Amino acid sequence: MALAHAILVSLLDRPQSGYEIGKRFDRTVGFFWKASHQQIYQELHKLAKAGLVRGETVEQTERPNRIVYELTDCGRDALDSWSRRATDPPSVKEELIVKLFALGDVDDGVIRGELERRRDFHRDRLAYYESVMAAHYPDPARLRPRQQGRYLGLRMGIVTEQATLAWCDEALGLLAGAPAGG
Amino acid sequence: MALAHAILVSLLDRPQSGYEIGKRFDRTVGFFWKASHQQIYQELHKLAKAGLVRGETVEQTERPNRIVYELTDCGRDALDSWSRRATDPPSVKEELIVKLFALGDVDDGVIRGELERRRDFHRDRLAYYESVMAAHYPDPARLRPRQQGRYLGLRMGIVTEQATLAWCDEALGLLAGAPAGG
DNA sequence: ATTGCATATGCAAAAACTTTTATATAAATT
DNA sequence: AATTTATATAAAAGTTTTTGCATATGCAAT
Repeated sequence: MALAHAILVSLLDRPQSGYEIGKRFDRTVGFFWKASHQQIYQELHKLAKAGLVRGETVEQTERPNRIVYELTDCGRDALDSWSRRATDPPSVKEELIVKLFALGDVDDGVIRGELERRRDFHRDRLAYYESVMAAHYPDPARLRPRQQGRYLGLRMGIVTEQATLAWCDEALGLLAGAPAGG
Repeated sequence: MALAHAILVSLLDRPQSGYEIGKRFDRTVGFFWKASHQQIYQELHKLAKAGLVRGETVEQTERPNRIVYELTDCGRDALDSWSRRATDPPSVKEELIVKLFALGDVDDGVIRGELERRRDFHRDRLAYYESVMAAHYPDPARLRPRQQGRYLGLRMGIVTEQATLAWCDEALGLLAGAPAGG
């Protein structure tokens, strides 16, 4: 279990529907633990069946009905014991590095193109993180614990994006140095 | 498919047995695309069935027999077309950040402990990368393409480990500032 | 008006992929 | 005697991704 925990953590804030959880994911934890909305709905069903959350249907007239989920005591216990278990080491899947390992046998113009797209990607993401930082964390020295965690998540995003962005430039520089075809 | 491609890339160098591939994985691409040895054997079977690799049993007396796999032409074609397809964005699973999002509701002594373990983890890994760098890439300016790719992979490892290591210290500093119980 | 697209809301099933757990043999090393 | 290294397989369990279905409003463009 793992996505399950991310969902439970989201529900610590307040009860939410699957749709809301998905939306917030996209702006927050989702950067460190991706989940599609289908996955979230499915996981919520499992969690409800296991008794960790309780769902309540809210009738709506203008929109399809929502099912608002909240943590049960059992869910809180599960979160607590999860928080005390050793954290899984971070897992990364970097297809681009796999491609780099094939340099010499693949067209390096293609690889340079990918590196450029990646540079743009990291640049955009960094800009996004920085805008959130500016808007929501003007004074990091005094934050209540819940906000500290989010702030640190953002900081993690920022430092890793900065690093990978710099790496993209370095990689492009190196590959530009030897402008032969692949 | 993805692990499949990492395996095919490994076979670009030379024909290898599953065991060898696994061993090299652990020291190289595996840092960017994890695979257990069981996974590798299984994937090799699939690749052989699909005709992308060809396996040949080598009788051994002192050790169990090995099956040495090599790329087929078809496998090379597959690699080529894979290299031209858009690269998947990197995927990360950072359970630690999920836990940080729960700060305020979980024991922060536990979280600090995890952060310390993570700092050690990144410190060790950085040291490892740096040792490989010192041993194998003394002169990065003149490398043949194949080596360039590996060098860049290593560099990626180094810059991201440096960044996350610094982040761990920052996080520990912030959490030490507010020494309340969770 | 109508078409099409985006947003809001949810479900289900299949396919793909990864991880875990077992099972084997046998030499080398501690 | 126990552990590690070398070599490989298989089944099960778990997770993630993909694909497709549904309903319903609002908005923008034809």
